[in-house]
Formats: sequence, C-alpha cells, structure tokens
Amino acid sequence: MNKLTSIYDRSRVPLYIQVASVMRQRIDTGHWLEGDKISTLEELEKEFAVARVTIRQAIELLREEGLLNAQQGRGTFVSGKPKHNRWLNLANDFDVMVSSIKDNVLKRVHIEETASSPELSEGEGQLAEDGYVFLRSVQYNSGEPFSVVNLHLARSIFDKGGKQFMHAAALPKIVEMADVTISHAHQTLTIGVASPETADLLKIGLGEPTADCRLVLVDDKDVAIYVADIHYHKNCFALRTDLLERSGPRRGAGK
Amino acid sequence: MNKLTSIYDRSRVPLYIQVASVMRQRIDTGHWLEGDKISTLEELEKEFAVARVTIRQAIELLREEGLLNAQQGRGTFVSGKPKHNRWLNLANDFDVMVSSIKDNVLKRVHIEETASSPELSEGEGQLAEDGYVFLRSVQYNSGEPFSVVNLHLARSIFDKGGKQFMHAAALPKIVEMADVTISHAHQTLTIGVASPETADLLKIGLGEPTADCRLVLVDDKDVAIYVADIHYHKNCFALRTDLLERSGPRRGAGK
DNA sequence: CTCAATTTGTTCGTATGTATG
DNA sequence: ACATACATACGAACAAATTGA
Repeated sequence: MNKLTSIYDRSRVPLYIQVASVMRQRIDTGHWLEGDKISTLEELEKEFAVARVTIRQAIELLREEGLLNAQQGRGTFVSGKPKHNRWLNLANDFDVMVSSIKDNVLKRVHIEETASSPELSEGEGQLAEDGYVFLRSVQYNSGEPFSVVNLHLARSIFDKGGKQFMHAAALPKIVEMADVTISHAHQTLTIGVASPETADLLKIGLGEPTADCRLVLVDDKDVAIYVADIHYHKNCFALRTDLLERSGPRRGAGK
Repeated sequence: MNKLTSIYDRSRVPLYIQVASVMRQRIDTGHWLEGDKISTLEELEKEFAVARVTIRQAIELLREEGLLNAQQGRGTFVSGKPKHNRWLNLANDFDVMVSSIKDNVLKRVHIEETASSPELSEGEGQLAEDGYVFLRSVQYNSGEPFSVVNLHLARSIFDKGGKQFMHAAALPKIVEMADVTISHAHQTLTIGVASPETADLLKIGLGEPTADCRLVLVDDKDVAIYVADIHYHKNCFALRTDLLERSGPRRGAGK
C-alpha cells in the first residue's frame, strides 16, 4: 500500500537500520540541526510507515552513536553530527598525487615475490614479460586505517628498487628512477564492496562499500609496470576538482 | 574464535548476503572464471565458517542472479558474470562534461519555484540574493534510471532561461547565456547513501550506497548560480582519467 | 552393473533477531 | 510489556544425483 514498502523490500538490511540511516543522513546534511527536537515517535511512525518499536530501535542505534538523545516526556533531540574524515583529497594531477603520498604512513602486510599477473583491461598496456611482485599495504591516518593498496609491481622495477619498496610508498621511488619513462597513468574510480581481506584491514563489514581506485602506470614500451588496486574507506574519501582550473573562466558563448 | 566472526559482526547485513557478495565479487574479478566448478559446500562451509544452509542461501541468491548453477551430485558452476553498466564516464573537464550531458534523456520530476537556499561550504561562493529555484530530474539510459539530479538554480538564471529548463539539462543552457560568466566549477565526489526519494527514483534500496557528485558553478561575482547534488547508481558509475594526459610522458628524474 | 565416494538437496529441532499491533 | 509471525543461523542427519573404479 505504502510507497515506502517497495523500497524497503529492495534492501535486505533490517528495517530499523534503514530508518536509522535515513535519520543519520538528515543529521549529516543539516536537515535536522544539532540541538533540534526531532519529530515525535507518532509522526515518525507515520512518515516511515513502520511500527513504533522499529522507530525506537533506530533511535537507540543513533543514541549509541551519540547522534540522538531521547528524553522521556520531552522528546528526542539531535546531540551530535556523524564524524567524517573527508580529509583525503584524491589527486587528479600526477605530480600532486606523487608528492601527496610521499609521506604516507603505511604498513606492508603482505609480499609475494612470485605472484600471478594482474588482470589488465583494454587500454591498460601489456603485461610485463618478467612477471610481477605483489605487495599489499595499509595506509593509516592518526592510527585509523583508511586505505588498502594491492600492488602488482613489474619484477624489473622491484629488483631495481631493492629493499626500498619494503617500507615506503612505491610510486615516488619509481618516478625517481632515471631510466624509467612513464607514458600513461590510467586512473579508474568506481564503487566496490569489501572482500574479507579488505574488510579485515579497513575494519569494516564484509561487503560494505568502498571507493576503489585503480592506477596503472604504463612505460614507453606500453608495458604496465605498476598496477595498483586501492580500496578507500568510504568516509575518508573525497575527490575535489575545479573543472575550470586549467581552462580559466568561461564567458558566455553569445553566438 | 574465527577471524571472520568479528568481520561479520561489523555488518548488520544478513550473513548469507555477505557471503553472496564475496562470491559475486570473486566471479566479477575473474577469481572464479565462467564455467568453473567452485568449491564444494563442505569447503565453503569451512572457509566462511558458517553453516551449510547459509552457504546454500548465498548460492541460491546468486543462482537467481544467473551467476551460479548448482547440480546435484556434480557441483556448483559459474554460469555468468555480473552485469555492469560502467558506461558512464564522468567528466574531469568542463567542456567534455557540458557536451556529454547535452543529449541526456531526462525527466523532471519535481520543481519548486520558491525553494530554500542550498547549503554552501567554504569556497563554494556566496548565496544568490534573489533566491533559488529547485529542480529535480532523473536521467535514464535505455529505460533504466542511473542518476538523480537535485539542482538549486539561482532565480535570475532560471528566469532568464524561461521554459527551457523544464525539459532539458540546465548546464548547456547556462553555458550558452551571453551575459553569464562562470569563473569556477567546483566538483566534489563522495560516497553517500540513498535517501527515500533517491532510492525511489533510482529503484534501489534505502540506505544503499550511491556515488554523489556535487557541482557548484560560481560566476564572476563569486555567486553560486548552479548548485547540483547528483546521485549516481553505483553500478553505472566510473571515473576514468589519464593523470599524465596534460603534462605528457614523465621521464625519470635522474638527478 | 554395482558399489562407493563425492556432492548437492532436504528436513528437523533449536535459538535468536526482526517487525507488527 | 506481551503475543504473534516470520527471517536468520546453526548443526546434524538423511535423501538423491553423479561419477568413476
């Protein structure tokens, strides 16, 4: 009967969690402001077309997160905003990217010297003949993990760098190599889901969304020397650009 | 006891759906190839540390999606790949963006002539003095909705465009206006969750992830004349760039 | 052809979580 | 707070189909 019913059905997440996520979003976007009294249970029941207990479960969830504060007889109030760490500014310029990751705190969690080759799609260059080394690392910001990097590095590059790759970001090292020319840096950004490994390292739930960034460096012989699959925690991730930065102000066409 | 147990606990999504999403990913990434026989129920039980019935529920889910095909006595086989509509190539260049949306099929679903002003963050310009008009539209590709655009358009611009804005994308119209200068086009990309309205229009579940793109056009007087919050269906979304496109090949520093 | 091993399919009982009114 | 209904998850046992020795 209700329009919402069909929406609820499309998600298999428990109803009270769906309701909670809508409420959380309202607080986050400022639709409900801090200190405000939110609608009464009765109003919320009607709006979401669910039972009272379900609303209460949702409120309880947000209370545990410190976002809501219910007071018997008075009402329910907004007591805080969800925390975001949108400090990560993904680069859309190669030099900015290289310099920004140079000082990253990272922890190598896995190295496979004889790894299988990465899957390359159309336009991402050719596979290196001498195979790849696989490196996995986690990047931290103030103690919290915010990204997992799965890197296939061409063996030739790995050997050239020696032990440098063990404890620092690979990209700046490669850029500094005198006899390596990078002709393309293909970046693809999508939304993915956390695998068991990623979920474990990022401390998130299995199958939760992540911002996935694939970065493939291709040398002057069209060989993919660096193939990284990076999974970012969704709350840390933001990509900011001024689309007119390079071309300058746009005066009306006035034709 | 198990390492996975704690990961399961972090997500409130039913266990069999979590397991299914891991399996779906394995098929998608080619870890499990089409035609292959996947591990037996017994092996999967152990790997995921769940009951047999739970594995079967996950398999049933993927069977309905056409990804798996279980045969009694033989095993379970991969019968297809998840479909992606990653055809959407979000622009990182203003001209490309304008030209790419010019021919979009869209449906205006909501217009508010006297709307509240949008929330602007630091650096996104000043609010227009004459207020805003709010427009909501849905964009379709071969009948399927792939994005919802919530647009606050400065009233001055809206009045200038007349009825043009009713049935076509606003951006190209604005660019063509002779007396309008766009000095900045701030784009911010994040991962968000679907509100009831967005979920309804995109035909996804409440609280499911979306790719959120905010585009703010600022004129030469630092006024935000166009403030769009765009929610993309996560499966349609991809942002591809060559980070070296503008600066050209990078020869080793060789200092 | 039969037998045994393998593998998926089904069912039962129990416990807990979700949602309604 | 209560009674009710249904979904989720477990473990274990048993049934049915396939395969190869």
